[in-house]
Amino acid sequence: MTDPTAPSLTPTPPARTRREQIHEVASRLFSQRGYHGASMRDLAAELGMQGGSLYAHISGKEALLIEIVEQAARQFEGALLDLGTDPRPADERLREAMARHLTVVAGNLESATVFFHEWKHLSPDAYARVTAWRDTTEAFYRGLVAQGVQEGVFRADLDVKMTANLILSAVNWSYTWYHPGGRLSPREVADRYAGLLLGGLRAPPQEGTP
Amino acid sequence: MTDPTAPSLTPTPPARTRREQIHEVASRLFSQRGYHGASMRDLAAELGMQGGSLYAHISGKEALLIEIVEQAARQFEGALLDLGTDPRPADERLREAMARHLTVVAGNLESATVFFHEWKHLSPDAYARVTAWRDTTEAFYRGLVAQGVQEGVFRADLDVKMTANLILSAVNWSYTWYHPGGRLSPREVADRYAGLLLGGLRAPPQEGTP
DNA sequence: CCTACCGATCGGTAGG
DNA sequence: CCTACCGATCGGTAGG
Repeated sequence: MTDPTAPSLTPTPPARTRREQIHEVASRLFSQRGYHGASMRDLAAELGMQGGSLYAHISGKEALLIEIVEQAARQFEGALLDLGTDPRPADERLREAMARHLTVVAGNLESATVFFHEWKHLSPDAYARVTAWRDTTEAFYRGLVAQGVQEGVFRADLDVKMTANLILSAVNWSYTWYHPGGRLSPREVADRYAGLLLGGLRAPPQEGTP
Repeated sequence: MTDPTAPSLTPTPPARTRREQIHEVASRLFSQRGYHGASMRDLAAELGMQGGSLYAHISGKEALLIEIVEQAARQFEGALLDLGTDPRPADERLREAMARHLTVVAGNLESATVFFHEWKHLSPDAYARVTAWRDTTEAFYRGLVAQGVQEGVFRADLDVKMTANLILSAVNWSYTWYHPGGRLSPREVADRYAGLLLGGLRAPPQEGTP
C-alpha cells in the first residue's frame, strides 16, 4: 500500500543525517526513560537497525548524552547572549530574556528535560562545562536584576540573588508542564510571567477608599 | 581504636529499623544516580550486606521507589492540607503555604529529588496516584489564588492558572539549588519569594517627581 | 543475613 | 549496516 521508497507528494522534511536522527530519538528516549533506563538496543530498534550498527555513526552512549546536553546549553546561551548589551530598560530586557528562555525550553522539550535531569551523569569534563554554563546563566539574570535596581526600574531593596532564583525557577520549571499545542505560546507565557513578576499579585490600593 | 560495638557517649540517633535505613540510603542513591542508575548491589554495599540480603527486608526495587515517592507525596499533602480552612487573608496563606512547601523540600532534598525525577518510572497504579496528588496540589494553589482575588487581596485581572504555575515553579525548583547549610532557612526563602511575588519587582512611582 | 546461583540484558567490538 | 559475539552487570531467588 504505502511503499516507503516511493517519492512522497507531501513536502519532504529537511534532510537529516543519520546522526541527527539518532540524536533526535536519543533525546526522546533519554527524556522519557532516563539516561540509564534507555538502552542502545531500544534506540537502534526505533531507528530500524541492530544495536551494534549504531556504533558506525556514534562513538558511544555517553558521547550521545554529552552532545544532547551541550547542544541544549548552547541554545540557551545563544538565546540570552546578545541581551547583555541590549539598550532597553531592565523591565523590557527581563521580559525579552524570559521569552527567549521559554522559547528554547518549549522548542526543545525533550533535550531540555535531558539537560535538567541527566547532566549529573556526565563525565567530569562535560560535567564541569555544564556547571560553568549554569553559573553563566545565573550571573546573567543576577546582572539583569542588579542593573534594573541601578536604573531605578526595580525596587532598591531587592535581594538580587533570590530575585534571580525566582526568575530562573519560572523559566526552567516550564519543562514540566508546557505542552506545545496548548493555550499559550512561549512568548505569551513569558508576558504573563513577566507581568506577574514586575507588578506583583497584590491588588493596588483602592482610589478614594482610604 | 573505635570499637563499633562499644556503647557510645554521644546521644544515639533515634532508633531506625533496617527498613528505614534501606529507604534512607535508597533515597540518596536514587537521587544521585537515578532509579535505573543505582543498583541493588550498590545499595546493599552501602549498608554492609550482600545484594541478595536486601530481599529479606523489602520485596523489590520498584516497591522501594513507590514508597519513597509516595512518602514524599504524603509529606507535601500533610503540609498543605489544613491550610484550606485557614481563616487568614490570602496573602498570608500564600506565604504560609510556600513556607511549608519549601520546608518539606528542604528537609527531604533527596526524596524530593526522587519524587520530581523518577515518578515517571512508576508502574501504572502508583503513577496514577502520583498524578492525582500533583493535580490536588495544583488545585490547592489555584484555589488560593482565586480566593485571594475574591477577597480583593490580589489583583482582579490575575490569570489564575499561570499565577499558580509561577508559585509552584518557585517552591518546586528549589530542590535544584537549596543547600541546608546555606544563608537562608526555608521560611526565609519563602518570605523573600512571597514578598517578591506579592509586591513585584517594579519600583513604586516616585513621590513628588511626576 | 550469606553463598551460590538464575536468566536477561547491558554497552560495546570484530569481521565482514 | 548485519551477524555473532564478548565480559560485565542487572534484579531477583533457593536453600540454608
